[in-house]
Amino acid sequence: MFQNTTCKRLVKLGGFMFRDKWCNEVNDSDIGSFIKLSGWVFRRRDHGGLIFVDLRDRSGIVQAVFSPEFSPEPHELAHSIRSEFVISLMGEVRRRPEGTENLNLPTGTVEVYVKELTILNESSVLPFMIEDAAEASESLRFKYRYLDLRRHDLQQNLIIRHKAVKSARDYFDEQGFLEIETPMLTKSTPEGARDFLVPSRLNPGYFYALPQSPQLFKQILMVAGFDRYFQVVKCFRDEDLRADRQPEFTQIDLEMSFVEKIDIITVIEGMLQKVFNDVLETSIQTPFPMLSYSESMERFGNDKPDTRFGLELISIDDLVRHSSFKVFLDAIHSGGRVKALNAKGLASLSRKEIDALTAEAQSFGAKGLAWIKVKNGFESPITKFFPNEILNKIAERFDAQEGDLMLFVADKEKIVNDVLSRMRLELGKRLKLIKEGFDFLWITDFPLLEWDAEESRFTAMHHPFTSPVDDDIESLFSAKSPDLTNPASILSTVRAKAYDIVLNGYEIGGGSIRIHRRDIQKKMFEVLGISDEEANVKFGFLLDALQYGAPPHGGIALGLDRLIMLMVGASSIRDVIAFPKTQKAYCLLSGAPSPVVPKQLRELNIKLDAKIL
RNA sequence: GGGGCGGUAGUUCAGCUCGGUUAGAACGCCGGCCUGUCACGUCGGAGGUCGCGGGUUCGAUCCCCGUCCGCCCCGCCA
Repeated sequence: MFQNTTCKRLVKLGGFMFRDKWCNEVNDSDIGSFIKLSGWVFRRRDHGGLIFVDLRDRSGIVQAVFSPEFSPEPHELAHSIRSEFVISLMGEVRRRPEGTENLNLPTGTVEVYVKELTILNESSVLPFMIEDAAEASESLRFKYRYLDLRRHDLQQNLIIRHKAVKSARDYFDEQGFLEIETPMLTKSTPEGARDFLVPSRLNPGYFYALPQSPQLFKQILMVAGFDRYFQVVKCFRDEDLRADRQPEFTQIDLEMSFVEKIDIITVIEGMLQKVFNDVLETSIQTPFPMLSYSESMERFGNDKPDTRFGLELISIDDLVRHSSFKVFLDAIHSGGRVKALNAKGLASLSRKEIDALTAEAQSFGAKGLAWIKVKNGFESPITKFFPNEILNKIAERFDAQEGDLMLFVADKEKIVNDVLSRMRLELGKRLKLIKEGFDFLWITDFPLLEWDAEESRFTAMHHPFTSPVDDDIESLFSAKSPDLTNPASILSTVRAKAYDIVLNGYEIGGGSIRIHRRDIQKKMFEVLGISDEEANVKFGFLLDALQYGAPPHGGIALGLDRLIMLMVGASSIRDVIAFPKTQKAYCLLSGAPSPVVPKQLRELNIKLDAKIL
């Protein structure tokens, strides 16, 4: 399970000054021979006479025995060693006496009788224990990340990350992709996330931006004819953090020429299949299911559904019309929706528990939560507004059995979907419906544009370089200036050649076929309210490139951190990143960000606002 | 910008409702004993700015206000 190829190389080189093998490699074939080992003292069991030390390196653990009869000097010295001392030893590998084997250790049939012991370095008493089982707060773990990273679980996570990246690189290489680096010091772009800025000393008052993604460069590589590009690349977005969001994160980024959506999808499915097979020895079924954006919204209430369980949203818009329940009728009459969930078996919930659910729904934005228990008929404060016939039809549509609890939300469509999708997840967890495994799916046919009510304009749902579907190009071009400021205009109907890949309810990647025609790209900027002048200043180099024989092209980027998080079963990407930042984007290990000396600021022509000094 | 939870021994936590004697436990740490342990055992011991500042009070870990830090979430994240 550990890096055997590397271990072999270590042995092949004839060992080193400090060791012949890694700890976990010591086995029956070494019995009778003397070997050198080095590592950390994991645990010491001092019996006064015999002393046992578990010697640890990244490969694992082997038991060292200090016996006064075998060798008095190291035995004496071993009294003084403590947890996490770095030691080097030479000794004889022996089979453990019968009955003392440790079946929990791969090296549990042997032990090393120590002839010579060197303490290479001592360790202060640790702020927390290295054992996986010993819990330590995350802030302490981050401050002493080098200790945290000595833990087996975290080491495994990073080993799996390494293996996954290696597997992906091998795959892309086999498929004819070239890994090409793109600049980290690049240009700020108006759309999208907030940029991290880097002041330019040589160009006073000017700034680079760290890339949010290599988007424009990889498109230009396509124009340059590289045809198949990929990169494992750091990206930066200066937005607030979450368990699955860090300000710097890694993408597996790719772009291909002469492709349509299905080509990209096939390539990614092949890659994931190989990676899961190589790294987890798990076979995943392809092709992945595909769901349109609108169907996903209708059935799950969001565009990244966790499809490991059902509990789908059910629309009762049509049935509600026959009721006299004002809350539902008002929602429908003002263009909203009434949708619901069947919480199987939850009719046993008390009024208080239902109130708690209601409060939860309200915290997600609902005005309230209506409910009907199926319990000796229908039990609910709202049954009186519904004819019996309609109640039965509702129950039928829900496949409601005795003991079920139906939960309803009526509001604007966006709120209904938002609230119910969150309730669905919450109930899925509570009812333990979520099965183990990896459920991939594609979400396709996204709208090209999204209405931004605050700015009264359309913004790109994916990004401004995403191609509309061929059938909708005409609609895009037909849009005149009043359509640009009307959320219900023809622009809202234009679909994009965009696709997201979802795993277990997490968006792990997204991409699109790009616009390769200059006229469409210019039109796209126009509908986004980006003037010709601004487009030229911000993206002129792309527009220029598009007029010199740009091939049709498209690509995708996968969020490596999220993918690995899901592969190792972690609950935060912080557990698959060697040096993560806190929610305030602070590095507790290094202390970044930090103030700089005035000279540095002067060189950069930067003056700080008096109120922060 | 907003909502929620947390901060007490080196660590993980209890104590806080209902303010009052010496602030406890486990693990870790230190010392003694221990030759087959592997979360060794056993006997003994040390260890506290109750995050920080202010207020109320005769008296604050406990109540109030502010603030800092960490986590979860909303907004934000093309």
